[in-house]
Amino acid sequence: MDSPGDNPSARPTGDRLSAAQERFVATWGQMGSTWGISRTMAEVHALLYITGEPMCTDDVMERLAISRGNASMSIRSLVDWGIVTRTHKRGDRKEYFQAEQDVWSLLQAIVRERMKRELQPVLASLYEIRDLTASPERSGEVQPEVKTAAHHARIDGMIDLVRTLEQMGEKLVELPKEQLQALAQQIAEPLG
Amino acid sequence: MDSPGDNPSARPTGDRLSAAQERFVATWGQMGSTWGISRTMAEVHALLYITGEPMCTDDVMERLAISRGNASMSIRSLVDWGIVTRTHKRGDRKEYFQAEQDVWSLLQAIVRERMKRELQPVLASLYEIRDLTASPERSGEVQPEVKTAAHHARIDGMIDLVRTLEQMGEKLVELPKEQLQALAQQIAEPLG
DNA sequence: CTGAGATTTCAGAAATTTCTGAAACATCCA
DNA sequence: TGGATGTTTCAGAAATTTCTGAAATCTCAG
Repeated sequence: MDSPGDNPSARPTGDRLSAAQERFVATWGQMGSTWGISRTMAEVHALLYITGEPMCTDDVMERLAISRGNASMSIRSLVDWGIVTRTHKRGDRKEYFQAEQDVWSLLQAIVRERMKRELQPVLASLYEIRDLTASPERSGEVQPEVKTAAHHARIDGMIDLVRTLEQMGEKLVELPKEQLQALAQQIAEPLG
Repeated sequence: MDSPGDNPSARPTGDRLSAAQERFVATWGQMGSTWGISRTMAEVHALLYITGEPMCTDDVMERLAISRGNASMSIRSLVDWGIVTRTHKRGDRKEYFQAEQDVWSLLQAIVRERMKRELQPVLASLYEIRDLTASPERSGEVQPEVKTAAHHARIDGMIDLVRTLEQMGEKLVELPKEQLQALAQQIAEPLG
């Protein structure tokens, strides 16, 4: 019996360690959902992170009480994000999954992906929007030129902002993680 | 006629400036929704930002084709976030709303609020979770001590991460905005 | 006070997101 | 090759979020 992964971390055992894990999973899931990540996906990540050891799909299903489909999709997303990796156990055909344990690597992966998915497309759109009112076609134009100029200034402001964020993110991602923590401290500490 | 705010920016006029505004609103709304902000709230903000001038609730309703209730709630949220301010027109009992036009102030306000709402509570929970397995109660404990130690190390890692993010955010928020852009550049540019 | 205009609130409706479960698919071994 | 085990997919169901519209509340001028 005890089929899934024969993994002692797979089931909550009612002790205080398990209670703490459960609370962590809930907290992380809650946070994820306020940042636009599906609650379950964040919970799966939290579970893999906090148990520390590889778990198979059935372990995750059982522990979080979710369906196979949901577990499969969530895990695949986490793998796509690069914060969970597939592993195997010898003599076991099942796939096991393991969360990145270094929080700085985690941060880098998250920043990398969110930039790619959510910042770069916005920047591209902003450039397109600016081109929409580029400059020619000034015959019978309805809006006075000053309005267009002010509009351009606003778009440029946003472009500045997004581009700066992107550059900061890039820096964060490129930096080897030993230096990352140092940079973080440097930014966080000196006043200005 | 032309009741609402007698505001020429209130209605799309079919020219290319309006087209560009519309695209901007859509882009911003899309981005907001992927970052856990309601699409409409982000759209209202985008509209107020890109038109630059104060608009009343009816203007917003008409321009975005949304209900009074929705407009009212969205605007109030933006005011609560501190990125939209109430203004008045003399001889007009209606309230008008205006978006912060400086993108660095905008960034500061957003960071300030997200930290308060989404980061600080998480940090508080993480501390609580750590205390859950503090150390006494070592009689008939189910889990071996090494497991608890490893668990603590993981929680501490997350606390480190979240605390660093919080400190970085605080710095960003405290910094006068002239220095902010400079800091952003400094982080973005030098390699390391 | 009174009432016209402006704003807020919130119960239910609509839209969107997320989840389930079973079928299709893949892989490995005998 | 057949079938046992494991994984993915996806149409519909369920849950959650967001929106509407009308009633309640507020505000101010007369």
